[in-house]
Amino acid sequence: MHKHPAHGCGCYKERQSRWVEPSILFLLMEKPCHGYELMSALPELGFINGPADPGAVYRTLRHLEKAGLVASAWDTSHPGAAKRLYTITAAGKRHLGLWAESLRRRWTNLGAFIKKLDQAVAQKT
Amino acid sequence: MHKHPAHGCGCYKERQSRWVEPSILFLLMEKPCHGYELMSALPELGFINGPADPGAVYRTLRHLEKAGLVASAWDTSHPGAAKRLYTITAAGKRHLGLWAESLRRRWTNLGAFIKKLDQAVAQKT
DNA sequence: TATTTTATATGTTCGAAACATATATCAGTC
DNA sequence: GACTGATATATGTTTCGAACATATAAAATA
Repeated sequence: MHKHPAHGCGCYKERQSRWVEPSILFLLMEKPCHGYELMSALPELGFINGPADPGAVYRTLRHLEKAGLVASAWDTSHPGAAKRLYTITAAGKRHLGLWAESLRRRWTNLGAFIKKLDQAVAQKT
Repeated sequence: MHKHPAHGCGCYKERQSRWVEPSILFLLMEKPCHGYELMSALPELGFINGPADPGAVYRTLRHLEKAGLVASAWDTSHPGAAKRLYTITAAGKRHLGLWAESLRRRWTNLGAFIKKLDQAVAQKT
């Protein structure tokens, strides 16, 4: 049993759910990136506190590529370690639209629940 | 590989994250309940579509009880199958307050991300 | 009597984040 | 020239907790 980082209690950590995939698709919608660039941009989206996990990024990229939602090419134009440049595909853009819809539902449901919570907590104080 | 129920695509199902525990604590805040009652009330909170999973409910109740957040007593006053009546404890109420805080952060972050998503999607249409 | 509803409980699988480790190139510095 | 740290990519393993499946039994109802 670990500590819930937000609750500071003995209960489980609060894990996020499906944030890596939509985050990466969003960043690639703005412009093509390589993995390391995505890693440094991810924390600014507000889902994590510390630095992003390379494992999450590169594995998700491979998954997305296998699904045809992003495409990659080795970038050898620059000196230094070889970079793989990822681009979002048309299918990826459509997919991000679906994500936007389902995330919005999630957000609405969560908002309704929080409202109920607030009322309940306020009532019993 | 299964179908994402919302996306209708080949990608993974979108699983929820930590909704059972706060939901149950909330319902017990309103009034003491037994497990079966909670099961039928859960779908109304908007996190699931179909009926609630008994496994999720009873296991969470046991977990919460072990953590001292709820207390239970066998209810033999009524005829019929024996029911275990669950009550939220003072610690449970405090805990629900923490949940409210962290869920609100989640909601705010998600809202900000969705806004960015909308802009990106609108821009590239 | 047979089926459904009420009621509780455990066993197993699975998705995806979290955590850990490995490898190689290049830039700067001591 | 050796050492350190940033850049860059990749895989291995653990963990959490929802999702799915199954088991049991008493009572209500058809």
